[in-house]
Amino acid sequence: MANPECRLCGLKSPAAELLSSSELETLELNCAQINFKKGDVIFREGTLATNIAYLKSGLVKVHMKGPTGDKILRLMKAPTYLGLPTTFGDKVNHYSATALIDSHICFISLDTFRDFIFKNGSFAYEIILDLCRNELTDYQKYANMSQKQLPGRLAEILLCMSHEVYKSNRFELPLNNNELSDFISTSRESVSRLLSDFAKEGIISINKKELTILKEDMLEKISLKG
Amino acid sequence: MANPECRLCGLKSPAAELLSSSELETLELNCAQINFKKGDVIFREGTLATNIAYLKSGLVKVHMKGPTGDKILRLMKAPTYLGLPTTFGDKVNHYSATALIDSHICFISLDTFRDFIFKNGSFAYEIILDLCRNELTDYQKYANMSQKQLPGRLAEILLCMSHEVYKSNRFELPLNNNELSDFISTSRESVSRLLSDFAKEGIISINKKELTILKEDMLEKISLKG
DNA sequence: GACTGTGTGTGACATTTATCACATAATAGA
DNA sequence: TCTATTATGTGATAAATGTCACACACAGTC
Repeated sequence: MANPECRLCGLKSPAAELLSSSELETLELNCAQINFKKGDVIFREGTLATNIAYLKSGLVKVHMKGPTGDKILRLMKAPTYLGLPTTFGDKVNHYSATALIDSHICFISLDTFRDFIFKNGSFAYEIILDLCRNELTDYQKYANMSQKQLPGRLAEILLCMSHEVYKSNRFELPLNNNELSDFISTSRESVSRLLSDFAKEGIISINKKELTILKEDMLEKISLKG
Repeated sequence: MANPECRLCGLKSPAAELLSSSELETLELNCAQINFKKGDVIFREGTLATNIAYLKSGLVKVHMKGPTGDKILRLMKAPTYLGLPTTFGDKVNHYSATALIDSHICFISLDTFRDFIFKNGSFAYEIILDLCRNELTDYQKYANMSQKQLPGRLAEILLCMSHEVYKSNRFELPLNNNELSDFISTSRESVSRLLSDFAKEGIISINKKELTILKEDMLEKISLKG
């Protein structure tokens, strides 16, 4: 746990940018930064939701237990709030968050955060915008994922990692085959086969964990046609 | 279009209950009630999002175009806001809303609504709670739907209609087979076969559009095991 | 270096589900 | 009532995917 310096923090959320300096002081007194290592659970489904979690740096998977096993709902890239809905929506967390790489999280007192919403309209509006935008992307992803077949689903998340997360055609895969299968709701074996297929066709290449997208247009096509 | 009487309205949202009487007057001046018949589109994907839509009475499907056809994202039962996220999150609607039965919608000026968020912390907080709770149920449904096979998915939405929407074991099916297939992402034929199967096994009975759940425990079991 | 646990690759087969083709039924207009 | 349109039921088949079985690779530990 570190002593946060919220006022000077260069990684403030868009909402926090709208806080007054006295509000930032309050924040600073009601906030604790904790560092998580790869694989560490940040908050867990079924436990009490006691604090707002702000992902200052790092990469996190949000996941929940489904009927047949774990389901990865989305990846969250810093900077972003993590699971506002599970903190406000119920006393108990409905899903878990786990660090995929070393990550820095600021835990903010729920009361403090709520107070900002009540007293600072701009802050509240920014939080609402954030929740709304998240729902839009979630719905989009949901509609896509539920209608596409496996190759399309896998292609989509590879492109998503490339475009949204790493902004590069070459990146370290943050998920193993098992997690990939939890993400696109299939079996580990199918993921393994599909990645091999993509590699055989020269669409991607994999070296250990490093994945390179060689034919992005092909991947786009696979993703689109389902 | 009718002259709304927001102050006296007995169907105010939890958020609107928190408005002062002068704010309610403002609301009244910036609000119009429009009645939609079954099948009418309330707002359409790809068009400008200009107003907040509040579903005062009725039942609505929220749906968007997916890679292979329409996808029903959720049913919305009055009273509730319809598509706050698509109104705030972007200038353009990312999904559509269509009335499944005759429905009354109040359209509220976006500026007025935004003003309430800025100036009335309780109102803003209530809106945030609503968005958060919606995300929780959406995620739950997403995790379930993506891991279950067809019988489980169909059983789940029948139970959902029975428990959440109609609060009865007997109800008029608001969706035809085609729409059911859009909801659970399958083909119309599979829905038809499955409903026949359920009926043959005495789990449900269907008379025209009226569906009766005869063996709820069986349906629960099918829904759970996937 | 041997040992152990975890992750991965791949074949054979079973199951689930989509697709196509068509018959029949229900409904809304003229 | 007749007709056009839309909705539904059902068989045959093909395609996609899960499951099981097992081999192998790799990393960390002793």
